[in-house]
Order: sequence, then structure tokens, then C-alpha cells
Amino acid sequence: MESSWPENLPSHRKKVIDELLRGQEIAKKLKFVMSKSTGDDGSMSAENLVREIMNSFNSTLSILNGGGYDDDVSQTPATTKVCSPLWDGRKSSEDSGESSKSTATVKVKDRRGCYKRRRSSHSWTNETSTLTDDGHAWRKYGQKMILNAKFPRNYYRCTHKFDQHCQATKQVQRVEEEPPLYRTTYHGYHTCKNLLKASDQFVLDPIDHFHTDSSTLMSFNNSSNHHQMMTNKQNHPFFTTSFQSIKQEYYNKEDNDMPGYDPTIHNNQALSSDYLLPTDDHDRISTFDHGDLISGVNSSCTTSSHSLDIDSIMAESVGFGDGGDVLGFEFCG
DNA sequence: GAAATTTGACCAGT
DNA sequence: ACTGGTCAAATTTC
Repeated sequence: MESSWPENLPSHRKKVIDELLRGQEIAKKLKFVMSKSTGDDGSMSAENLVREIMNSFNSTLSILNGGGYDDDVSQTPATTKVCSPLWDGRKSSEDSGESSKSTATVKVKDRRGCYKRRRSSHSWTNETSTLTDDGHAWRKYGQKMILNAKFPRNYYRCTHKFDQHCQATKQVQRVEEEPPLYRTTYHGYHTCKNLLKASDQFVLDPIDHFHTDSSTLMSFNNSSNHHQMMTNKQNHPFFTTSFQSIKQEYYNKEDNDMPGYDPTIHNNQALSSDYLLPTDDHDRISTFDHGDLISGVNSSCTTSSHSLDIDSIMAESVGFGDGGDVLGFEFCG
């Protein structure tokens, strides 16, 4: 609805995206080169720089791509209960038909699978050695054996899908048995407040993180210029586990598949825009100009890790609820 | 009893 | 036709 990109700008937009993609590729290459030429320790700060470059590209691209963002809305909300006009909700049917199993079958046939399949959406993967709490309340809604996979894939949605219209989902798949390795793919963004879990826990130390391989509850260390703003809404899946690597996917058909999993982006690379942009048509943040938002965040919060800032902003903005005067948030001080 | 999980069915995309 | 993603009834857990 409220795209921050005028629709008469597709060519400019495409150019911008192309340029950013080019830069992103170069940064990837640089990262790769650096990782080969330097040791683990020595490359740390340089790697951080690269990571931030990547972050910046990712954010910008996400924003640009967000012009036509349809993310998880492609999935028909469960609130749209009606699939066929014949179906008027299961209660009534059940009431009338406690009778037979055959009617039950018909019922089910009318009802099941009434959704729109996700086509293009932002997603990112996160590989972890342990199954850990990422600070969000998830509810499992499915499990499926996937072709050529040793383990079933588990499907989770945000617990607040219905009460807060939160569209976030994730898929967890065990990819290795020894050592255990889980690949979590996140789709969509949390627009929920996550009141139960986000308030008092889960601050993490991305550094410690590399050293202790199994903690889920992490203490936050400000010394990292990366994640210093990570405060109370540590819901970035990226920060949740020990040992992890992350890939953001723009769902280009060419590179979105798991097997092609690209380990170029390692650990804690917060993809800010994933949290910045709303997933549905509640135009919370889109009431801003994206550019203003990002630059504002950066300038006020010292680093380029706007991801985290934005996350907190996101938390704020979600709270505005009724839209309108969205600019009332305050930056970290 | 409410919430979460399990599991078979259904549908969309390829 | 096949596969992956989701739905929703049934079941389990708290």
C-alpha cells in the first residue's frame, strides 16, 4: 500500500539493487580472501568491518526489495477461515454431524489446506549445534519428512500469530546427527510484543558465544561494537545459539536452496532489515521513510549495527498499535 | 480445561 | 505427479 518507493522508479530501483548486489558480492569475496589469509584471531576486526559492510548491503537491499514486500502475507492468515463458501466454520458442522466418519471426511476435505503457499519471502537460515530458545514463543504446527533428508522438518509459527497477528514462522531441521546440527529457517518477522519472554532474558554475548558451545542464555557484553544495542528484545534468531552460520535469502530461485547453503555470512550477522520491515500490511514502520529511519538510528547510536537498534525500534513501533503517530519512539541514549 | 503437540489430509507450486 | 507448507482434529501435557 504505502510503498516508500514510488512506482515510477523501477529502473532506478533496479540500478540501485544491481549496484548493491555487486558491492555485496565484492564484500563477500573480500571476506573470503581475508578468512584465508589471516588467522582466526587476527581477522576479527577486519571481519567485523566486512560484516558490517555486508550488513549494510543486506539492509539496503531488503529495504529496496521491500517495496513490494509480500513476505508472509502470501500465506493466508488463519483468521480467514473461509475457504469454500460451503464451509461455515467447523463448529456448526461438528454440531450437526457428530454422526459419522464419512461426513467428517467430507468436512475435512472442504476445509484443509486452505492457504496460499508462500512464494517469495525473506528468509534466513541459522545453523546451530543445539536447539535453543531464541526468545520467542513458538508453536509447532507441523512436521514433515523432506526428500533426501534424514530427519523430519519441523514447522513452527509464532504463538502470537492469532492474538497479535504475528506472521513469523520458522522451520527447524536436523541436518546432522553427530555432531548434532540443526538448521533453522526463519520466515517473516515478529510483530508481536512477545511479552512473556522478551522482557527479562536473553542477552547475549556474541563473543562468549563462540567459546561456549551450548549456552542458550547468554549475557550481553557491550564491548562488542556489533551488538551493543541488543537489549530486551533479543529475538534475533541469529543470536541465539552457539556456533551458527546464517544466510539471508532473498528467494531468488537460483540461490535459495539449502544445499547451496552459503556459509559466507557467519555468525551474528544481524540482517537488520529483516526486522525493520513489516511483514504484513500493517504499515507500522512504513509510515517512516526508510532512509530516515536508518540514518537516524545510526547517527544516534554510534555504529552501523542498526540492526539491533532497529530491532528495538521495531519493538517500540509494534507497541504503537493504532498507527498514526509512529514517530514517538526514542533512540537509545 | 487450556495450551501445546502430533499427525494425516489438503492445496499450491513446480 | 511430486513435494513442501499448512491446516485442523485428535491426542497429550501442564
